[in-house]
Amino acid sequence: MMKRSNLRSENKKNSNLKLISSAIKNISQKGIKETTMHDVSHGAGLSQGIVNFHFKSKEFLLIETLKFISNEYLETFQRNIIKSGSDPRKKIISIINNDFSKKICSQDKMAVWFTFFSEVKFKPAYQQICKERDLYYQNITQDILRELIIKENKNISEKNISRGLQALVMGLWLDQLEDPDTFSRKQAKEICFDYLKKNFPKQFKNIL
Amino acid sequence: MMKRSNLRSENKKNSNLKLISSAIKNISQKGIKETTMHDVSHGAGLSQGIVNFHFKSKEFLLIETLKFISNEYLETFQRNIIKSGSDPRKKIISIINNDFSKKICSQDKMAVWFTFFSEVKFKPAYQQICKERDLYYQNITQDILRELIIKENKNISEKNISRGLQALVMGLWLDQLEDPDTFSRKQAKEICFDYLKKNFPKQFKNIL
DNA sequence: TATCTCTTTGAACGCCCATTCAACCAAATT
DNA sequence: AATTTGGTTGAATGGGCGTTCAAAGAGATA
Repeated sequence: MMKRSNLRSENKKNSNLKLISSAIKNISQKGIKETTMHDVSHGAGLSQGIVNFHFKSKEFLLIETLKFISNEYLETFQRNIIKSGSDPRKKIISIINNDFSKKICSQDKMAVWFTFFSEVKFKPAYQQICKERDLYYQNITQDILRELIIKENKNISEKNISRGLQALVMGLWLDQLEDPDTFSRKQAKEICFDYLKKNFPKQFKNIL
Repeated sequence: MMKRSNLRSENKKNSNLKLISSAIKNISQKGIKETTMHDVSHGAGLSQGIVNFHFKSKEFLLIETLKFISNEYLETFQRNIIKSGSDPRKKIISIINNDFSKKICSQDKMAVWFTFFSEVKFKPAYQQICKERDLYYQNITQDILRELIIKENKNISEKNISRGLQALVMGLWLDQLEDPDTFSRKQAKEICFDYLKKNFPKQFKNIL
């Protein structure tokens, strides 16, 4: 195994990161198409041709940017679930708290997220990344909901609930984009918790 | 009042409509930025410079296109509510049926809708159109929900319910975009009706 | 220190596309 | 029939932007 030289590979990683950060910032302010290579490279304190050197093309920079955001989401998602132990109630609450945390549910992140989202239909590469993230979220959420349904001992459709909850979260995220003034993260959480309370009255009556 | 000449103004209206239709079709397949003026004009059976003649610029064509879709939605929305009389239960059911009707909730329409939506943050003109539509929807829905809350005679937050329902609808629309294969309009309706049933058990128990 | 390799620079290139406009055509008006 | 008004055409224009690349700079290697 060759030992990687230090300064250089660090600098390279650094540049990559700076470029992706700059891309996120620019995209959140202007959208994908009006973000130019010049914007990205200069926003990162570097010069014109550099993106093509590191990422080959604008398209690949965008793909890496989407991956970055997706991973960032999944990491805090996972970490929060692990932290909340084995109680399915606590797990689902931590998911919602995470979805509407300051870090995840910021205007910038949401703007970038939905900007990519709107291109999913035309770009297979984007679709794959988004679908993977969604599947992960869905599987875990569905498992938790299954536990809750069993404990609640009521006839509830697992698929409908999990799809509904995910749609609710997405819809509220969108809300924040379209209407940042009247949106509040607190209200969004309330709405989601209410959804749980109504579906699992026994388990959440005294908790939320 | 001068009487408008017939053939000419008809043709003009026709051309405008053909251009907007072509824009919708192209946008639903490729997105806004990769839809060129050439695509639009030739898709309408006309030639290059025509869009600039009728709409002044690409940007104005897009604004008119968004208005067109927004109006189309609002028209069927209104018509359905009027048809369903004065029973708030019937009214809210008709709203959901409309939201997930074949005409409104088609892949193409949703694709166009969210393509514009993702630009709302950067384009004040788009924002205004979307916000107007939303406000209209919100006000009417909120009134209906208020009636239901009073009849249900339970302590329910009007704002949370109406925001939640709207978010749920939006989220399900998005679902169809991202995952058209597993999405079904029937399931989407079920999920929404379930939301109502859980919040207004007395009134919807025997109806849905 | 000298050489080699990797990274950065920024001017130059070329494509794509919205817009313009002179010429043309068809409908209305006289 | 002659003239005016309004709609359509499509080649030409020009600007913006992604990409290329020769030259230079900076780290590693010997």
